[in-house]
Amino acid sequence: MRVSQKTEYALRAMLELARQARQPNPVRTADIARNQSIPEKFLEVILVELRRSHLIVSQRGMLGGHRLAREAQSISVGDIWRAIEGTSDDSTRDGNAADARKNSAGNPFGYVWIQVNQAVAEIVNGITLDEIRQRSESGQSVADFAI
Amino acid sequence: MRVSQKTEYALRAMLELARQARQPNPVRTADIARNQSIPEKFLEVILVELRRSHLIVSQRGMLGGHRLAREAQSISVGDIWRAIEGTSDDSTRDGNAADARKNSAGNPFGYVWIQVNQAVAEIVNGITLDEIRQRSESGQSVADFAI
DNA sequence: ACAATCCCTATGGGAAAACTAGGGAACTTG
DNA sequence: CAAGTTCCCTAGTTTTCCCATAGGGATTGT
Repeated sequence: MRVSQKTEYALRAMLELARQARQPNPVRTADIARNQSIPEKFLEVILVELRRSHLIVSQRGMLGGHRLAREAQSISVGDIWRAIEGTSDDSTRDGNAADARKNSAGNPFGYVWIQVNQAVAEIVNGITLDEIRQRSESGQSVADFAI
Repeated sequence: MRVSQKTEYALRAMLELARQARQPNPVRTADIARNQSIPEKFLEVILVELRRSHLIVSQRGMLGGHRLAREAQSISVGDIWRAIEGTSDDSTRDGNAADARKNSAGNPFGYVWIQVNQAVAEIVNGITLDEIRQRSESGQSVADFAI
């Protein structure tokens, strides 16, 4: 199973927003980048896509920053995944064309990929951002030494 | 979900061998390449990896070719997948190192990927090459309209 | 010996992914 | 309104990885 670095960044950024959801001010791009070790300019690109998928709302100016568009309990890992990975432009969808080919009836392995995709979707749609936040805040920092 | 072209070729090559399992002579590389529309020199590389994973046995010389190393009923899609995708050299496993990082306890999303990988493994390990062959020969390559 | 076939390593080319640059638009504060 | 801060967006550039091929060596049947 392979997940792109970009998606990993998007998940970490969203987790950061979930952690700071109770703060009065929105969270600045620079703060997310620092706390999560994400290249700042790259993070800007990612945040644009998250905003276009209506997962975050942003505010410009002096007190600007980003917030979750809705409660962390109602945002799934799958939502974030699709917002990033399911982006290939509106005109030329080569990536999806490739999927269509693999899933087509002519391909003997088509039904395998369909089943796999379904299984993956069930997992990632079933895990919420808030669940991740709770787990990560319940004293698992000790396990960091395992690396 | 993304599967590499190389893996797709490997699956098709193995399917071809399953179809011709009853033939007296082993199947030549050139025949597999032609029947499955796979670039021949690329197929050679793939067959080497399949052989190293003990999924096929090969014979050189005039009557040379390739055969399945065991019955198609005991070879799963997962076996083939791992033989190809899980290849990065034995010494420097950068690809797997990346996976280890993602699955480590330090990463808040680690258990997500673990669950996803498990779900995928259950699917691909549960489908055999012989099952694919039977489906593809009875014209019901996609019976999954229920989705 | 000879022809056919598998076996293997190294490498190029091209596309996608990761990342950066630079200027513009909105917002707050004085 | 003016200035400073921040997000917003497009268009590059760099890096990495995957597909594919070339070319020669090893093995086997006739």
